[in-house]
Amino acid sequence: MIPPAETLPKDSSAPKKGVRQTEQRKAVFEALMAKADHPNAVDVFMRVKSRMPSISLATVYNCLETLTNAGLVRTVNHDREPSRYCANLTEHAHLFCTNCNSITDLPLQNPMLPEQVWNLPPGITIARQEVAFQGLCAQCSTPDPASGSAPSAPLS
Amino acid sequence: MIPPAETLPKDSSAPKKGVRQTEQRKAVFEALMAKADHPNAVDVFMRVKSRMPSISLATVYNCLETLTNAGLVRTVNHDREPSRYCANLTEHAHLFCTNCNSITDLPLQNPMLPEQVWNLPPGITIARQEVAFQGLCAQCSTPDPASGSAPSAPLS
DNA sequence: TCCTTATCAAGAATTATTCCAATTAAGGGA
DNA sequence: TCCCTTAATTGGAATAATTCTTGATAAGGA
Repeated sequence: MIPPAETLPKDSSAPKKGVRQTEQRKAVFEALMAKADHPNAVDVFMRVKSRMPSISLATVYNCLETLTNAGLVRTVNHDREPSRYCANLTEHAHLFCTNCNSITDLPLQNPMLPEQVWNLPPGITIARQEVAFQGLCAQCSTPDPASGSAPSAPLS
Repeated sequence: MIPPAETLPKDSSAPKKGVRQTEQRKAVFEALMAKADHPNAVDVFMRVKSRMPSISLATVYNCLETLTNAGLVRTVNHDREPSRYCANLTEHAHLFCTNCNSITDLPLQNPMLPEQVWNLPPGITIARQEVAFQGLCAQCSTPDPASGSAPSAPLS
């Protein structure tokens, strides 16, 4: 369920009455909530389409943008790969696994201001911070011996 | 001048003899060294073309990729904007100014270890860390009163 | 219920980047 | 120095993620 409009963050560019609740938006949002695996737009499209066959990819893009603008969804970009989406709104960093291409959310230990963590030059204004790691997720770091194989070659 | 091959980081996928020194690669590298303003591929193309009119955009892309693979250049991505390039190899974060679209390098003089700031689950392997901020650069944070105007509207 | 207006769907368009094939040139060896 | 092998360069075509366009549809307030 998409949170009601009154609870949404407001800004001058947002529609006065909040996000209009359409079946498509609900389905897209629920698809993101159902599996927190950072799907891209096509992934979301396929998941939603299995339940709502008439939905179009353009609509999925529209819904994802609307939800992102409303602050309900985060867009996650890595290099020039297709954007991926995440309904985890808590402050967290991302680990991009170079082996299996997964994204892991890494929660912040204790809320800290950027100025406390980084040695920032004076005079700048920081609105948002984004931290990304590259490496191996837990699964790829310690492959299951029973599976009989080392991590496969990284996706290039 | 591109550093000689012997000084380049080596890895199994790199050509044995290092990076072949072509006029185009030198020109692209020098364009990046000349102005540390994080140009994108088309910016670099235009700068180099003014001096070497025969160069093609495809070659600029090739050179940028070669230099990046050789570890001489860093690729900087922000959302889905065109990739930008940076010859500053010191460890630093980036500030993306939402007003003037500039990128500022922020040296991380006392970077905290990821484990101190992030709640890292056991078993993962971290190879690289990337920190990005969004906000206002020093110029846009404190506009020159003589210029007679507040920061203009952010590029959408 | 009706009306206004935002949203949807399908396909076309856009754009950053990569691919392709023919030509050119780097740089090691004779 | 000249030659030869091999990789790099070019220009144009191709690709792919995303956005745009237009007419049809539906949300939600009156």
